[in-house]
Amino acid sequence: MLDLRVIRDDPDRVRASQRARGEPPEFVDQLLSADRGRRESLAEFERLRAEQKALGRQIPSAQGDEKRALLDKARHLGTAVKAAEAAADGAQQIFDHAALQLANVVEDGVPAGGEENYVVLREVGERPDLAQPRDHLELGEALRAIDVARGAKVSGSRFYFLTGFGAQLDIGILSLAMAKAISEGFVPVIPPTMVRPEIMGGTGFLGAHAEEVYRVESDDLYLVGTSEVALAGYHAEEIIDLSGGPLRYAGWSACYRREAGSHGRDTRGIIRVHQFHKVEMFSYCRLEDAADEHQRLLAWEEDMLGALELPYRVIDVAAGDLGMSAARKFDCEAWLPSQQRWMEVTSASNCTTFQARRLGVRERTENGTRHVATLNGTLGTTRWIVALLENHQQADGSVRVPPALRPYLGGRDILEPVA
RNA sequence: GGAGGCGUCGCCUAGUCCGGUUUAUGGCGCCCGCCUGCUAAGCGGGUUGAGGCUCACACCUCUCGCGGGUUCAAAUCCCGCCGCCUCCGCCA
Repeated sequence: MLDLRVIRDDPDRVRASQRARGEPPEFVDQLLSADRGRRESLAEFERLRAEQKALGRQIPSAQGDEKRALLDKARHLGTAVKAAEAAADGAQQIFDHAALQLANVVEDGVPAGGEENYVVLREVGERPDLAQPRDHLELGEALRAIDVARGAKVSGSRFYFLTGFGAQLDIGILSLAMAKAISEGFVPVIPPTMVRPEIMGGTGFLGAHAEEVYRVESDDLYLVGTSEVALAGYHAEEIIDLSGGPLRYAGWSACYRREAGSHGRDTRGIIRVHQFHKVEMFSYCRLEDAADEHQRLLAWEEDMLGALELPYRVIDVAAGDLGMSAARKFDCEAWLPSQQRWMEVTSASNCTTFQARRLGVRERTENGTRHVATLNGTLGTTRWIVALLENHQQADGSVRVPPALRPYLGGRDILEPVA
């Protein structure tokens, strides 16, 4: 949800943002119109209600004819109040509907256009020089680390077993990420992975991405696609204290995605799966600090990629590919030797006050309260195994382990195929 | 799954049986002022949040876990739901 004042003060900026995203600019005018309607009907209701209350104070002390006359008047007023209240509720609903369909206003500098219109900010690390690169599944199967056949047998396509080195790599990457987060001052969190509808909606995932989300119908809960959801909901409806700087949480969780719109895409291996693990950074900070915090999240992601010695590039995601909540998004993409392309491994979003508005997360100021900014970024996922295996593979099918991960693999510096 | 208890403006708390003089009581904490060698005490005032209208002050509406209902009028009566606690049952 957007700040109404921003829309009232500068509707052209919001229209421009909508255009950059490829969303209808008319939404802005629908919202402004709904806002006027809401205020008018609310004013009428409040006027009648005040009249009713004043009348109600006279009734207890009145006697006889006077009392009967007052009661008669009060009955008519009561009917009018009910009607006005219903009208106000209706106008509010129209307003809420209009407000919820507007995406966040993009930050200045975000590239316009769709998925293909990203801007590459930098490229870091050496791409491996491999004559015949094996892909991650071939490597993973030889190492007895990844088993997609049995995953499919037990749970269907896009499910997998991680065994042996595979399980150790997953735990190792996540543990390293968690250690990194803790050393940077994040509070480590194991959050729930099933959440209520209002939390899922509050984070902006029930809009265009509703089809991506698993719903447990029998209990009206949603499975989260990222711990961002639970971490954003953590302080929902709260007034938090940011006087000591941003509140930072690092969530470790399973993540669930239906991948409904991606049939036929990344079907091989574990690049695109229904269930994986992720360590996610989440920050609550003041709006004026959000852009700086965004850069910090990105820097910590790059530290992790550096520790795993992965070649990557950083892209500034274009407006049309931001998702509803983000005002700006930086993705890190690791090199994928088998496909000679880049693959998203992290995503850092600045959601400004968009999520906080929907979830009611505020801070106290001298003049009341105001909504805070929320940001999130990936510090490690199961998918990183893909980049790790492929980039560190050697000609004989073994895989070199970067020093940072060795403690999690029994000190091994090389993973050898199992005969 | 069954039985019972609880949910009031930071914390505690009065009010709910029996609807209206409640503009939700009092205490603690906190903020401002007075007093004062300093501090404490004392005195006075303020202190939920959201929205509307305002240059601003003021004022108005909503908010007693949430949502409905009854009524001229609901913290209070009725229905549904949610959360927490205790006990019982069942089960990983």
